[in-house]
Order: sequence, then structure tokens, then C-alpha cells
Amino acid sequence: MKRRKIKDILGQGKEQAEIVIMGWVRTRRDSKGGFSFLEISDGSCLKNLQVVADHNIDSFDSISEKLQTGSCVGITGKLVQSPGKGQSVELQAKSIEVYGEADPNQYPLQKKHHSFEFLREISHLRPRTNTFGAVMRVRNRLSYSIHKFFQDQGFVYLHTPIITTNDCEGAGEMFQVTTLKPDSIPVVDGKVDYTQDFFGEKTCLTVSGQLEGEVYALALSEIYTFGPTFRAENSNTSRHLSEFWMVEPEMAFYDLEDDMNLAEDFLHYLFKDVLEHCSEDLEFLNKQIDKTILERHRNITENEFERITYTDAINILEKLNKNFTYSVEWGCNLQSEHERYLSEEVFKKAVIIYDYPEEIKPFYMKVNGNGKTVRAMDVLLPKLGEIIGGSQREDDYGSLLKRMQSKKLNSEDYDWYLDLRRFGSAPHSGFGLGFERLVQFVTGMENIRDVIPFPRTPKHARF
RNA sequence: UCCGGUGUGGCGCAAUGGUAGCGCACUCGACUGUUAAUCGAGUUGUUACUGGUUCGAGUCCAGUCACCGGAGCCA
Repeated sequence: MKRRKIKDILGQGKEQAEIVIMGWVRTRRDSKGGFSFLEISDGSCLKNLQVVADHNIDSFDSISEKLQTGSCVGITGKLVQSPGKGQSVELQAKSIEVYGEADPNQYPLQKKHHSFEFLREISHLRPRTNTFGAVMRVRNRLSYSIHKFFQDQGFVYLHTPIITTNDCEGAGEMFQVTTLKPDSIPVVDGKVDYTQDFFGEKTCLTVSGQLEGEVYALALSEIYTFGPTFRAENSNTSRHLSEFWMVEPEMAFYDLEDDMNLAEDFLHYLFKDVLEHCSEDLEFLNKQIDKTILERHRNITENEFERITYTDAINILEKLNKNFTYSVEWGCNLQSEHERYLSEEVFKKAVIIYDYPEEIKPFYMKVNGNGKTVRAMDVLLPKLGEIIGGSQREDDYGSLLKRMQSKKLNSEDYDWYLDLRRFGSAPHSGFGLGFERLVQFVTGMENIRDVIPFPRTPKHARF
């Protein structure tokens, strides 16, 4: 007989003469009246299915001691209305098969609370907890709805390379990819001879698919990437990973305003979709992890984003006369404390800041007519800070070349990128969204290491 | 990388420089259509590591490592 998923069984709530379920025992409560209650989870939803196991069923005595928290079972039985509180239906077991035991003296997960620090040490077992199940189901839904949002509008999903020779300037330190042996690296004139390396030149893991995305946007009009990204920064914070997933749409014929509109529509869509399809998990997280997440989601979906220029943002911050750790003046980078103050205290909602000073932004952003600012924008969310960074790209060959020279970049390394401006250039824009930060904001999880299955951070790549 | 904090049974935590203890888990027993069940009893320790001060160190000092929080870098 075909296995039924607990999500479907509980969703229908109808009695059934005979069904089969498979899953892991979360807890067991014995009754000396001659039967046991087993809570079974198969990960299809947050809730467990209660199984009533009469001690008279075949071979119960031989499997009884194997039915412990963490063990894996297959159960055939009759689904009936439950006389007890807490569940509408329950399964009366006819037969139970134990697939895998879990010795209670050695199984590290207990019924009660575990700290996330401890669970991080057992990354291979933590998905069996309620919280990680909920977080990963939400992560999955967000991932699906990102694709749905773009696909429904005719964007092309583009696979950009993981291994690259491009340094997307300003994006951070890169991991080098090499097959050269550390103890015998070929050197010519005091420098490493990369012609002997696997690719014949220095290669790294990508820090952004943006430049490759531009190539295809200038042919297919609208594309997006959604894939892993790598940064070798020695960042030890609750918001940084060495390996994370990034969403990067890139659109021909979009100016900065179109770009901001897309970013706002995108976030509105994602939050509405996840509220609709993950309500059970989100209510659980709202109760257990962060009692403000549902309220924060409503704040995103029900309000238009505030849009102000960088210059106006600086004026607002200066007039506040607040004692920030970092002082505010035109030309400075907005610090975390400034961004959070604007979204949390001044506007109390999502804010888009645009038209940043040219000096503090990368070479590929389009310079405004005043020559002082570039068409860049950041979307800031209360509590989280920057979630999206984007810009209209410089589409004029001469301006781009000049900008590269003033930033002391070697234009020969970017000949292909410059070619895009020599042959059929077009106004175009794009943005990037750090996927784990989105999952963090949606689930209320404080540490980014707890919203990705296997976190990679400095000194940590186990599992 | 910088600043601050924390490392004590499997997990969460306590202990004025003076006998290392509690809760949970676990084991056994009692009881019950139970719901993180409840009640009783019991088992569990190189106090992160290395060195120092002291009659005596979980506690004080120095160093190392790990983890957490904040900052920078950034998404």
C-alpha cells in the first residue's frame, strides 16, 4: 500500500479504513492500560500524527523497546476520530515496523528545548526538530515563489558560472580555485605561473553573477540568477556566510525607477505568498522564535516602500542631532545604525534609498547628470537592514571606461564587459538579494547559520 | 579582524577562594485516553586546554582554543 503523507492526512481529517504512514517518533507516552501514544513526524508539515499502539498487536513486545524518540517506523492502521484533545484524527496501529532504532542513551535530541548553538554542532540531526523543519519548509517555499515571480513575468532563469576569472569589484574577497600543489607552486619572476594551473589563469569562486547576467539581459531582455555565491571575508556575525545564495535579476530597458518598482513588487509578492502557503509554520515561528514576525510581514505587504534619495537621508539624519557611533555627513557610507534608524524609527517601514555618491559605489553603476551621484538603490527593512542592493548600469562606453580608469581597474580584464557597450548597448538595471537574509527576516531566526542547511563560515565547513 | 561576554554530567544552568549541586533527559517502579503527561527512586563530572598565584582554584592571573553578542567588510 502506498505511504500517505501526514500533511495530507491531517488536512483531510477524514476517517480511513486502512492507511500506511512512515516517519520518525518524536515522543512516546505509555499507558499501562495496555497501549502507547506515539507522535510521528514525516516532515511534510509541522504537526505530528498521534498513533495509538495497542500492546496486543502482533510482535509489539519485540519492538517495544525500539520505539523511542528518534527511531524511524512504518505503521499500518485505521484512521479514526480522536477522543482526546489536541488532534482531530489519530491512527490506531494494526502493525508497526521499525526501520531504524535510536538508542535513547546516545540519541542527542531530547523532547525539550535545545539551544541553537548546540544544534549547530549536530547539523545532521537538527532538521528533525520542529524549528528547523519549519524554517526549511519556509525556505523551500520562498525559493519556489522566487522562481514563480520571475517565470510568470517571462524572465529567463540563467545559470551563471560558479568558477570565474571575474572579480565583481567591491563585492569582497574571493576563494581561489586551483589544482596547483601547495608545496610545489610554479613561480616565474617571483610570481605564481598560472599558465600551469588547471584553467591556465587564476580562477576563483564567484562573488556575484551580475556581470554575466548583464551579458544575457542584453540579449534576452530579462533574466535572473539564483544560485550559490562565495565570499572569503573573515566575517563572524549573525548575518554573514562564506557560502550563501543570491537572487540577481538583470533587465534590459529598465531605468532605476523600474528597478525599484520591480524590487518592491518582488518583496510584496514573496511575503504575501509565504504568508498564504506557510501559515502553520509561520504561526509556530511567531510563537516560538519571534513574536513580531507576522506583524512585520503585514507591515511589508500592506505598505508602499518609502523612497528617498541618499542626500535627503543624510539631511534627515543630520537634523536628528543624534549621537551615532559613526558621524553622518554627505559622502559617507550609511552604517548599519543609520539604516536601521531610518527604517525602524523615522519611517517605521521598508525604505528605498537611491542616488548614492559616486565615490562609494562600484564602477558599473550609471553616473547621474550632476556627476556626483550614481543610480544606485538599497532596500532597507526594519530590524534587518539592507536586503536588496541594485542599480542602473552604466551603458555608455566612454563613461564606463572613464569610471574604470578612475577606480584604477585594468580595462583589458573587462574587454568583454566593455564590448556590451560597444555593440548594441541598452539601458539596463538589476539588483541582488541575499536569500538567507530574506529567510532570516521571514522566519525571525536571529542567526543566519540557522536558516541554511549546512552553514559555511570562517573555520567551519564540517558536514 | 576589532570590542565585549561565556566555556561546569547527554542538554539547560547554579555554586563568597574552602565537601561540585539543581532542572530536564536517561534507567527502574507507580499511575493514567495521554498531549513537553504526572509522581517516587536511581545512574551520570579530567569544571575547555596549558601554565601560574595560594595551605587550598570551577572561582584569581596569563596564554591558547571554541562558542555567543555587537562592530567593520558585505548580501
